[in-house]
Amino acid sequence: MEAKTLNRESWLSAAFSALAEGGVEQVRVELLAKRLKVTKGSFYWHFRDRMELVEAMLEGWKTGRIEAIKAQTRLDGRTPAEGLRYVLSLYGGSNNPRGIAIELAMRDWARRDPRASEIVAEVDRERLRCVSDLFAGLGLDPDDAFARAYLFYSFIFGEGLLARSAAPDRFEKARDLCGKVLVPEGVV
Amino acid sequence: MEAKTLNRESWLSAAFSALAEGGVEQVRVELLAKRLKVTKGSFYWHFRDRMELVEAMLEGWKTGRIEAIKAQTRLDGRTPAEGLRYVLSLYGGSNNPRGIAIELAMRDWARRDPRASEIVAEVDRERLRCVSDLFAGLGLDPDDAFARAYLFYSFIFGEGLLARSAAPDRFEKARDLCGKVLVPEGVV
DNA sequence: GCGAATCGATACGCTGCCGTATGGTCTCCG
DNA sequence: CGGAGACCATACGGCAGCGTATCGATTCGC
Repeated sequence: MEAKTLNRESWLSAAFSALAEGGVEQVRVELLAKRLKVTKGSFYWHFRDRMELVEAMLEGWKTGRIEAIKAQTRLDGRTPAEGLRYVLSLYGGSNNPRGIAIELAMRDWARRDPRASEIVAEVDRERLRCVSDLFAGLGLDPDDAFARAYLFYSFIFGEGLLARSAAPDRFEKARDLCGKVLVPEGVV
Repeated sequence: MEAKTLNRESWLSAAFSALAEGGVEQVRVELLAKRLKVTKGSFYWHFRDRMELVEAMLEGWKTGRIEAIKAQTRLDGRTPAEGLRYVLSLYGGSNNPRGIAIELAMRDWARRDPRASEIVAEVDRERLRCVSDLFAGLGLDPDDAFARAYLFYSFIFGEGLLARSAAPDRFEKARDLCGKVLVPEGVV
């Protein structure tokens, strides 16, 4: 397990951790080096410069997320409604805090970097398409399905932004009720 | 209009602009000084250090936002539903991009700074309370009203995060449909 | 009109980060 | 065994940002 020598993946993994914790600004080669207990001599062996690392992060995130959403919305025996609730459970709640953190950091990054913005747009397009299909499977016409998907994803990301101050049971209950509104039972 | 001498407000205003454009990391005294066409000698006259500026930003934002939400949800003759649609129109859409940008930057900041997190939590608490009241005015019981407010605000902030790639009319239509789902017509 | 307060310029030291250059230490292979 | 290549350490130059110190310049009270 403990490889005695680092590779590109080691640096990428550390970079995503730094991204999750502190945003793009915190993925700095000397900080990553300290975290990996090496010096930056190692980094500049595996990468040409910081730019190359950052670009690799974008590409890796994009392909990973697109694969993920496709797998998550592929209903093998599940009903569309079950599929939607499943996706909601993956992102929502306090499961997968790292995933949420990366997601939010990525979007904050995209707000100022056109390259990141482009990547996020591609991923979002794919996600909206996949989730729209699930809603369409519920019997909604295309426009309604898309609107539902739009609401669905806005809620998921927005939830990560909302400060959850105390009263966790209250938010828990609210989240459940939101789920019922987001993926309607008695369609159409 | 053009004051020949700067004051704390001038620096705060510039700081919020920098925050909106590039996040907290971009509110740096030398950058602000360049923007204000002065040197940082001026800054250190009005503020003890960068920390004091940042603290002033937090306080100013907090009181300003709390006042704003109270005013925006005070229905003078409006029905609760109208009030909700009004609030939605204020944040949603592409009106007020600066406000949205500050909002998102603030939340990204809150993700790593406990002080900012606390401030955002206070503002969110107040907002959820105000909007919950509007939903309650629609005839919903407290739990449902809170859940609706939770959904409402999650959507508003999440919408700002979602990449809007081309096809603006499609998103426009989706947003309208979302509005109908968020603030129900035929209650309860 | 003059001293004092207000406001800002200039110049300095320090730190953290990027990127380069060069050398050292393993390991593998012939 | 010995050379080559993979991997990392060390050391350096450069830049940007923070904060301090000191010195104008303008304005206001008296």
